[in-house]
Amino acid sequence: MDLDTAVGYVLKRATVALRAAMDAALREHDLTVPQYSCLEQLAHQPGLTNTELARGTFVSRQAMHQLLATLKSLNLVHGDDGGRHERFTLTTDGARRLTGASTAVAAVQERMLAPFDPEQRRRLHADLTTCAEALDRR
Amino acid sequence: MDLDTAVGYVLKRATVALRAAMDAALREHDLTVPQYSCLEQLAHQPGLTNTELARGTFVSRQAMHQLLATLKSLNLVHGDDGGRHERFTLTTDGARRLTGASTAVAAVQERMLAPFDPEQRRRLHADLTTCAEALDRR
DNA sequence: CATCATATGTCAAGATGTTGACGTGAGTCA
DNA sequence: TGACTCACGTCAACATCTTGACATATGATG
Repeated sequence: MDLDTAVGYVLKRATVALRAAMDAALREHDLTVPQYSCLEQLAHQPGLTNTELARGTFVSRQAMHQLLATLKSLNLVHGDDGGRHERFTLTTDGARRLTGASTAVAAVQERMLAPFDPEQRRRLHADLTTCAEALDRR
Repeated sequence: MDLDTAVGYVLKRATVALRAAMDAALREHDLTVPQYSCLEQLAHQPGLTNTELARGTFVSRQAMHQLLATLKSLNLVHGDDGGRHERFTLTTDGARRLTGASTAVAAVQERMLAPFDPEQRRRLHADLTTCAEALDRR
């Protein structure tokens, strides 16, 4: 009934609040949230392609395309330029910028999760994953 | 440590999945998600103003402004036009459109929450609210 | 009462993301 | 091998949202 729609509502509310907090934290590092997300992915999985990064950042290929163009012009990422299917990696500048930004983001998320103990955090993580998978099915 | 960033990640993932599913469901009713959200709010609280609707829909006043202009031109909402601080209500057409859209959205969210029993749903709702409030504080 | 701060409605401009479309390379199957 | 399908990279057009700015109304403060 009303609770059903309310779950979608608070999901949106939490996401907006997290987005705003991350934006504020990353502004001091001159990074946007999608840019940070892209760098973070490349740190964990070097050699990803444009499309793979787009999937992980939840944006379109086209958006990631010009996002990568910006990051390349800033010397934060580097493409191996193997013709098509170019694979990207962090530059040393990119890795340095990421470390600062990553701790700032970690602080934001620690603030979000402060009311929860480790077990509750694991449960919340699992529940949200379950929600996403239930929607992606079919 | 990695789990902290992962909670933000799955939060985003669930939101994107929900948004896509709602978009698909609402397309058959010729409504966008912000439009539906606006109508739903007016159904629960008639007489809200532009800014109040913007807050509840998590968009800027300006975005809600032109969103309301569209809904007015479609005869789905009606403003009492009391000069400034115009207050909006649903038209009969708007109420009719909303009932169909509302059941479609309820079906989507039921699909998302299918793996959970009522108590788990309540807990998820409470946890997400806690997250948002923890971030909004300060 | 006068003044200042705050919140709102609204216009204009800019940024960012999405959809659509096209060309190309890789893998599949007859 | 050749045709077909599909995914990827990329360009252009479009839509949407945000930021900035300004005028006005509301409320608090001295």
